[in-house]
Amino acid sequence: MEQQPTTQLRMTGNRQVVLEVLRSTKSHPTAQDVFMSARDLQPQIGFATVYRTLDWLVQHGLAQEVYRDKDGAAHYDANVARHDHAICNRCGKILDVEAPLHALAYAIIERASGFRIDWHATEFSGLCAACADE
Amino acid sequence: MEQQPTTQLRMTGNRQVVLEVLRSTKSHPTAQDVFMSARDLQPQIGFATVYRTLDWLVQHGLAQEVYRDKDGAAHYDANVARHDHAICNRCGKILDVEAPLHALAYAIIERASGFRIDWHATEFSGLCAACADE
DNA sequence: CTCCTTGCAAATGCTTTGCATTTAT
DNA sequence: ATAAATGCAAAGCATTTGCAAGGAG
Repeated sequence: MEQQPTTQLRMTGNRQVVLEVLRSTKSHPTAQDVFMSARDLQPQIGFATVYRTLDWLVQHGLAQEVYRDKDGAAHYDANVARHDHAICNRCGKILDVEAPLHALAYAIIERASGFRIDWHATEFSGLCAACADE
Repeated sequence: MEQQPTTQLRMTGNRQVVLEVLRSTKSHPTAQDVFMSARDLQPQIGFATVYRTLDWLVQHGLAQEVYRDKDGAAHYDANVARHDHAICNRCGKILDVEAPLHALAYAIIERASGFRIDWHATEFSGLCAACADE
């Protein structure tokens, strides 16, 4: 008999809180950001748990790591669909955008390099609307 | 009288060595990689100097930081032209590619978001030819 | 001579890990 | 009951910084 895959998904209180924090924002928080928000709902939570939980969420397809900033801090997103980001050089804000990179591009690059592509992410940089206005 | 900008460019021995190391490879080395190669040519060089020099090269348009890996380590490239990368999920190799993202895309995204784009980089992931063959 | 660069070591910041305890199923 | 999750503190890396000494112009 096969083991039910759902048996593997232990959705504990901490995990619910972390996922809830991640789903309640579009700001692409770092692990530290998530930790601080999670602590408001779950005061005894430790930061190691947040790191482990974020890894777990990524491993189980409930979140993705979308960006690493200049400090090397990873930024997370509960939106697991493939999409791209525009990062403001002044304020650091991360906007979701969709780069119109045609699927044909995969074939072109694969033929030229032999690389088998299964994912891509485009990162735009410049100034967000608010910073460009100043 | 204006100060000549060339006066600012002190190309010291260390800087020449670091730039030479960077220009002699297409492997997109980390700062630690550059440090180890540089030490072969310049035994007394310290790693802090390599970090400072890489920053300096980037600041002066002689190199760019192209990628941050899972460990948060920055990878550098002496090729300062805009180009994209394909990173193998198995061996970690970084290939140069050119994503055919049309300039029109900038206008579309700028109109939709108000973001003023001045750069972009696309990161592909999957398997390189060697790893895909196994 | 003066400012910039360098080497060393210590400090920093993000993240991971060991271990004993608690918790979900 | 049993295997996994948690909290805490300590350890790990990549990177940065303070400072005194060395080097370029």
